[in-house]
Parts: sequence; structure tokens; C-alpha cells
Amino acid sequence: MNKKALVAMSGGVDSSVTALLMNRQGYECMGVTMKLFYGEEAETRENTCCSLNDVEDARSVAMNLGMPYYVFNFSDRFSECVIDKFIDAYENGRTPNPCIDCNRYLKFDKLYMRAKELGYDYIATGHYAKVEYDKTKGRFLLKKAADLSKDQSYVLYSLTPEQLSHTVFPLGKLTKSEVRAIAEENGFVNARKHDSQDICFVTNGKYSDFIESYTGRKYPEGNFVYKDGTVLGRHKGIIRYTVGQRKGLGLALPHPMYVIRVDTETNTVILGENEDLFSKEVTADNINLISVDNLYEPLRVKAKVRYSQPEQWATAVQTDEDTIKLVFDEPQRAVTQGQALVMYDGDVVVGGGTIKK
RNA sequence: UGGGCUGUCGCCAAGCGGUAAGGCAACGGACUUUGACUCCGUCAUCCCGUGGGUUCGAAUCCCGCCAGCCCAG
Repeated sequence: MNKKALVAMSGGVDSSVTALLMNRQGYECMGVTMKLFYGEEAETRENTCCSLNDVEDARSVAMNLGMPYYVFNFSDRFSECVIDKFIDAYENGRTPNPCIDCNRYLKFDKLYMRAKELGYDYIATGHYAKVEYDKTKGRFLLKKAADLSKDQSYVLYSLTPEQLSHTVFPLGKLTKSEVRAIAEENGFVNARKHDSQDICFVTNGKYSDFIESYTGRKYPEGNFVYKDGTVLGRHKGIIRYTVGQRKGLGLALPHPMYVIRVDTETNTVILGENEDLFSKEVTADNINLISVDNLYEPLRVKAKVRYSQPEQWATAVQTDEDTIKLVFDEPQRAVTQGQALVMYDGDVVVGGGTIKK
């Protein structure tokens, strides 16, 4: 009997080629698009996933491949686990990474559960990453993609052994251009479609405008305060600012200034110079360890604190059940609460957590 | 009311007789499956508070006026 896989299809090139490859590899596949949110503009937007056009594209590819195709409505789960968390983070002076939550709570949780219910053993997605079973260690590993420029292992660090053992990433060994070529060869409608980017549920304008219209709340103005306490001006609501930010302050200053801290207690945004943004220490909680059981013994790793950042040498140690303390060899810029800390041992994802400070 | 200083893009600010630097902000784009960062581009062309004058030529020199600031009162 063939192995059965549920393929998450966004309507983009990557997941379409994923479906094709899964088919070729002999899996009995079902294509699924998750309906995650409702936005009037979403239907026409080009750079996002999961809009109506995207559903049509996904359906077209699935039909092409002769696999059943369904749309699952996961919008409740999405608003609860991604959007609400996103808003909560900004309201509390943190900076969320919704893609990570979407993977954690939707693709590899809700969708995986649904797959199991329907008798499918595997989830396949178009992520650029690899899952490998390490016989010597007796565990599943998450590894970087062959195409390092597209590697998405960072946003997958939360996958558990259970999830990894039921996950297939067929694109992990391919480069983006190979994927596009395959799509082209097979006449996929979306072969040349733009890569998705930006926050998928913010279909129009800025995320801060989205939060205000979604919640109906208005975030009060407050002071921009220089690190020495001097008031420099008024900010337009705390959710609009994140550590390291320079643009959009609306302040005319003699030299560039950056947000170095957001203080929700006093509703102030603290500004300083670029040099003030560097720090060596990071604490992360809500951790997930993949390649090791724990980190109570300090471990030399390479780590990063945001999606697009080359990893940096550091030493990590677990301080309790759910917390990691990591010290970089060199100070890193704008380590921000709410973002993810992800650690690597070569190509292998050691694990990660949410930056607490 | 006397005395002094200042008045150049939304903000700061060069310029000191030869035909408007730069920074900040803003806007547009690139990069990017998060937010940022970064990079590229645009941004005073009847014009340098205003009205005269000198000069081949002034934001730059001279005179008047207006506005703001400071010190006296």
C-alpha cells in the first residue's frame, strides 16, 4: 500500500512542485489549501498566498496531477493562534513572527491532525528545508535546505520529533531555479508567479493599520524619549515601533536615531544611536529542542535572532525546563523580544525559542 | 523703546559676489514567506523673510520694512 500524504498547497510555485514531486515519489496525495483569513483585498493581491486566485491555481495544479483537492477552513484557528498572538505581541512591546506561529499551530498541528483523521500519514509542504532520520542518534533532524539562499529552517524550529517524523519537504534538495524549471516544464499556471512575502493576512497597507482596524482599538500617542530621558517628540501609538527601527519615526534629528526599547508601562518609545542596539546575551523561552534532549551542558552553536541573518557563533545553555540563555561571541544588533532565536550545529537545527530578552 | 543676533526645502544646516552642499523626515523601488535593518532613486529650477538698490552677475554687498530671539529697560 502506498504511503499517503496530504500536500499543503498555497497556490504558489513551491507547493505546486511539491505536489508533483510527492506524486512522483509514489505517495498517494491529496492537495489542500488552508483558508486562513478573510480579506477583501486578498483576492487580487499578488504577493500573498491563500487568496481566491491562489485557490484556483492550486486547484488547477492538483487537477493536473490527478489528485483530490480540498480547501479547509482554518480561519478560527488562524485568528486565535496567529493573528491574536501577533496583536498581543505588539500591544506588549514585542515583535512577533507570525510565519513561525502559522507553522507551529496551523501547518504542522491543525493540518497534521486533520491529515491523521483522514488517514494520511504525512504532511508535505513547499518549505526549503530537510528532514532526516539520524540512525545513530535515533532521532529525526531538521536541516537546512540545499539552496541556502532560500533556506527556511528558521521558521520551522518549533517542529517536534513527532511532527518531523510525519513531514516531507521535497524541495529541500532543490534550488529555487530548479523548482521554477520543473513548474515550467509541467506547464503550471504559477510557474512564474511572484514569491510570496510580507505578512499574509495584512493584505493592504501597514500591519499597524491592520491591527487598529481588526481590533477597533486606537493606540494612544506617547513620548519618544532619548536614552538620557530627554523627550524628543510624540509617537503615534506603541504598536508602530520595534527595536532597531529607524524609519517612520517622523522626527527630524541631526543624525539617525533608532528605537532601542519600547516601554509599555509608560507608553514611551526609547531612542538612541545604532551603537546602543548591540548585545551579546539572549534569553529565550518556549523552547523546542530537536537535535538534542537538553542543553544543560553548554553547547557551541551558530545562532540567529531573525529570519534573514547569517548565523553567528555563540554558546548556549539551558537554564531551566523551558529557557535557554545564549551568549554570542560578537554583539548582535537589535535582538528583539518576540522574535525567534534559532540555533544550528552546521546544517542541523539544534532548536530554538522565543526571545524574551 | 534703545542695543545685539537671526531669518536658506516639513526640521536642522552649509554657503561669505558667479549662478542653492549635506543630514533628518517624507515618498517610490530593491532586498525579504515576520517586524526591522540595509541599499538605490526622488525631493528648493518665477529660488534663499520681504521691498528696493549696487553689479555683467547676489542667498551672498548696501538701505528700508516685517518676524523671532537675547540683553538692557
